[in-house]
Amino acid sequence: MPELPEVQTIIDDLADKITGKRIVEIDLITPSVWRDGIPQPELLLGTKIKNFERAGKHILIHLSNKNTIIIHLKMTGKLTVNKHHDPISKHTHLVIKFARDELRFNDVRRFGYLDCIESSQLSKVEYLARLGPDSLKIPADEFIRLIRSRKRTIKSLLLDQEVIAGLGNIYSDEALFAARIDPSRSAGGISTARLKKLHGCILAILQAAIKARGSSVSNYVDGSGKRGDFQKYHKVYGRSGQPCVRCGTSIKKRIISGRSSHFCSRCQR
DNA sequence: GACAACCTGACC
DNA sequence: GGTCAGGTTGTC
Repeated sequence: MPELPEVQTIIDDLADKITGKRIVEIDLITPSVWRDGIPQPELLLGTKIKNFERAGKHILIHLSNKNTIIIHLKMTGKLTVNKHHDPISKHTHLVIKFARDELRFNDVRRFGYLDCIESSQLSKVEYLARLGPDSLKIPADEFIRLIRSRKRTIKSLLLDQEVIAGLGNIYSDEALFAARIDPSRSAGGISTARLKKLHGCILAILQAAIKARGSSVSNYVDGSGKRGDFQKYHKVYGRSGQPCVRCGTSIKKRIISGRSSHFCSRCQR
């Protein structure tokens, strides 16, 4: 999926393109994309797009009628703004139409979902309430406190959205490389100084990735349907077998915490 | 912590 | 044919 930088890029694009627009029609092609059932059409029709918010990797679209659409793109979900006459793709599941253009939800693997609830009830949405602090906003001392003296591998903690929200497989691997930490290390054995460094690396990489409009490894595109550029700057993700940019050692790939992890066995300890 | 499940498509 | 994929959840 889109991780934090990709979700942020999409949100910024959508905010530019459709804020203030009135929903005039909805084309629900795949009803099952609504996680908890199809919302009453009158909940959406005639209302305006008020503003956008990101909660970890979730996208929140606040509507002027005090309802909020929550979207999770999972692995292959896309949200794009299209002209009415743009050809519809095989995997477009929902189209929210405005007078002059439309928002399309597309998802090849159909892992992604949407939800619609009253904005005042957002704090009661369990999967949002469980999210840890945002990885772009968490202060260093809080990060260290959450990670320190845990037995689990550092990689699994970074991936755990209840510990810290926003990182996925790409940016966890890239941040651990930057901080020179072996992804399979138990978090408890890592020094406070090194965790502080990791915190700084996470921030720097996420910011650089947002600036580059995200990583397009395969499916990801922004709100205009364009690919991101940050994959060009990946130092370990997707580079197994290639030389480490720091020491030349061949980048390894190993399953850690159920996800393939890319790292340099010489630089990362 | 390991694994399967949810799906489709790309690639070997 | 088999393996793998920016995620998450539920089961042993």
